[in-house]
Order: sequence, then structure tokens, then C-alpha cells
Amino acid sequence: MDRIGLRERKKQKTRLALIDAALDLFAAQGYEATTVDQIAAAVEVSPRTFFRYFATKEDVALSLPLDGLETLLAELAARPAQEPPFTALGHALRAMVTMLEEGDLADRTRFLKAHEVIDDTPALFAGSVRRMVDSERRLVAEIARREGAEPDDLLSHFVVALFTTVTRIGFEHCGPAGVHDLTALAERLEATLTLAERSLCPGWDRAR
Amino acid sequence: MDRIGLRERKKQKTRLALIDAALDLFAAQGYEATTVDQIAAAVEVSPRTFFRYFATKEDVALSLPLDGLETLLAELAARPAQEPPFTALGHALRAMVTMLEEGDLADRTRFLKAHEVIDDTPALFAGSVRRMVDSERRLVAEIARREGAEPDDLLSHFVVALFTTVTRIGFEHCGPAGVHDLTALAERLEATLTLAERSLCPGWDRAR
DNA sequence: TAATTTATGGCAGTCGCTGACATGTGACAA
DNA sequence: TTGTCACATGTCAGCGACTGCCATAAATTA
Repeated sequence: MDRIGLRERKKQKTRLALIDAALDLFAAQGYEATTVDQIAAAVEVSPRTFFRYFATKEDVALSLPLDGLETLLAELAARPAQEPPFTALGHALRAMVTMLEEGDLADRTRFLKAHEVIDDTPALFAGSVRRMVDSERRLVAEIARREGAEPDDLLSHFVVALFTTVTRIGFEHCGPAGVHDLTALAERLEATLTLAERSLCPGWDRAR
Repeated sequence: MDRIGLRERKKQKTRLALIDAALDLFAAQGYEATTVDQIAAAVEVSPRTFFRYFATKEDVALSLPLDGLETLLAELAARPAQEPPFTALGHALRAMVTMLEEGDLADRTRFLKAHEVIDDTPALFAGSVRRMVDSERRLVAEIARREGAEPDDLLSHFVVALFTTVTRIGFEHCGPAGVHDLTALAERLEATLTLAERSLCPGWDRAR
């Protein structure tokens, strides 16, 4: 049974409720048109409490992708050390998607809803790019550690930046319809990853 | 002689004055610690006027790099059509730096000051990356046009994204000292460009 | 049940940013 | 030169995001 108490369960519940309410409101009436007060009211929580769960208004939409980074880092740490860095990153990403595909239905729909809202709200898309910059630092640190390089190693930075770029392109919408299910998203990610791998010389991501 | 009138000259003057005052204040007391009111007061202008020149507070620091994009696009348009896209982008970037090196001393110092402030202010750095992603759309459109591809062509998008990534890494600080002069910056950009070119298969950026 | 921790609500206030209206200053023609 | 017009600026009122502070209510632990 769960070791966590009622308190913690309640917190996670309101957290998800805030995310769901926010995503629905964003989708229905637009991001900038909805106020934090509205989101808080929908969950019957004070606006002050909202900011105890999310530092900014955009965080409520970006928290899910941000969680993705944590699992990506975890998957990356699990990859064998002899694997070249870009390959390891690619496999970690694939594992992350698989994890999501095998997970809860509610989680999947929430993730897709978040992705959709982010994708056609410039401000949120900008915010997600912002977060990518932050997460790049952590990924660079991990890759440099794996490769035994200095923390500010240029090649490690290049590898990670290229990877996040490819991932970003993969997440962006293709065509007017957009991507509305996980398999299509996975295929799109696969396409960009293979495009990148085909474009690069063998052994490019390792110091010689 | 100048064809522009007194009115336009005054505007450009206050615009530069706002940028200079803002950069100095940001450098002295930090970005978030300085208010728009302070910047406006330093130039003896109403806060409302500030927002007539710059849409947001971060714009005042990012407007210079943003101007760079325009010249980059202009240089790109001047590159011969038979040149492969990534090569053309690289040469356009080099031309841009050369242009800056041959320009006014005041412009150079201002550019470097802006670069320095952006580089060690996370919020501004994130903002500059966000702008780069925005400008990607225009670059993709131009590259796709050059190559005779559809506007949402994946390869064109990949080429441009890779280019902006390389450029971004080039602009980032190396080591604790940072980059304080244009030649060092140019060298750093050259290093990342050659790293990228060495990593990629010949002909990767053209549809086969 | 009592004591302690911790989540929440309410409130006042700062700051980024905007719309509307009034005023002043350059541009241009008579 | 003068009068008219366009436009840059100042003022003010206001919204919404976000924060610090203190009181209160709920859950945890003894």
C-alpha cells in the first residue's frame, strides 16, 4: 500500500486538477484570455494557492513536459556507458515515449492536450523553449560526465544542443492537422532522429 | 547628406539612449532588480514612452541581436543559389560579423555590452533563444525558397535549426572569463561552425 | 486528546504593460 | 512666416501576474 499520507495525496490531486482546469480553459478561450483567478476558481482554490503549486501561469501548462525531462535524465543514466552520447540520448527519448505509451490513459490524454495547447500558443511555445535551455545545462553536465570531459566541453554541448533541436523539431506540428495521438508523435520523432543520424558522420559525437 | 529629418534623428537617439541606459543598469544592478521606470528616468522619458519603443522590458536588451537577423537575411539573399544551404548560412553569418567589425566603435561596444548582459542573465538568454526560434520561421522560408522545396519541408527546417543551434553555441561564453571582444567572438563562431561542418556528411543539407 | 507541522485563504502592494485622452513639437504647404 | 496637420510624448487610470505577511484550518505525530 501507499506509504504517502492523505496530505500528499490531496496535494497531487489539486495539482492535477489545476493542470486539467488550466488546459481546458486555455484550449477553450485561449491562454492570455484566461486569468489565474479563473483557473483557481474552477478548482475552488484561492489564487494565492495556485502560485504555491506553480511559480508562473505558464508553468501549469509546461509542468508535464518538464516532468518528461526528469524521466529522460533517468533513462539516460540507465544507458550503457560505451554507447555514443547521441545514440544514448536518442534511446533515452524513445524509452520515454514508450513509458508514456504504456502508462495511464488519463496521463496520455493530459500529455497530448498539453502538447496541443503549447503548440498553438506562441507564448507557451516560447516558454517551452526557455525550459529547454535550462534542461540543456543538466543534459550537458550528464553527457560530459559520461564522456569524462570538462563540464563546459564544446563537443558535449554541441551533441546535446543538436539533440534538443532535433527533439524540438520532432514535437512541432506537421501540416495543418497537427499531431493528435502518441503514435503519430512517436513516428515524427523517429523521422527527425533518423534524419539527423543519416546526416552525421559515424563517430561524430565522440572525441577522437 | 541625410535625407532623414530631425524627428527621425531624435527617435533614433532616444532609442539608443534607452538601450544604453538599460544595459548599464542591467549590468550594474541586475536585470530583474531594475524597473522600467528607472530606465525611463535615466533617459528623462516617461515610462509610457519606453513601451512605445520596446514592447517588453527584455526587448530593450534583445533588440540589437534582433537587428542582426535582418542583416543575416539580407546577406543570405545575396549568396549564390548554387551554394548549399548550410554553407550559405555560414557565409552570411561571417559577413554579418565582418560588417560589425568594420562598423562604428560605439556600435561594437554596445553590441558587446548587450551580448555580455544577455549571456549572464538567464531570463535574457532564454529570451534570446526564443527569438532565435521565432526567426527560424523566416530563415526556413528563405531556405525552402532557395531549394525549391515546400515551406514546411523537414530538411530545410533541420538545416536552419542546426544552423541557429550552432550559432547559439558560438555566442555562449567559453570559460569563466567570457568573450569581451569581437575577434574572440568571431573565432569562437568559426570554431563551432567548423566543428559542425566536420561532423556532417558531405551533401547532407541537399535533397538527393 | 494535545501539540506541532504544514497547507490554505485573505490582503495589501509592486511591477510589467495597455488604452484613452490631452499636449506639445517637428513637417509641410500656402 | 504662418497656419495646419501628423505624430511623438506625458498623464492617468486600470488590469493582471506575482509576492510577502499574517491568521486560520487541516493533517500528522506524540
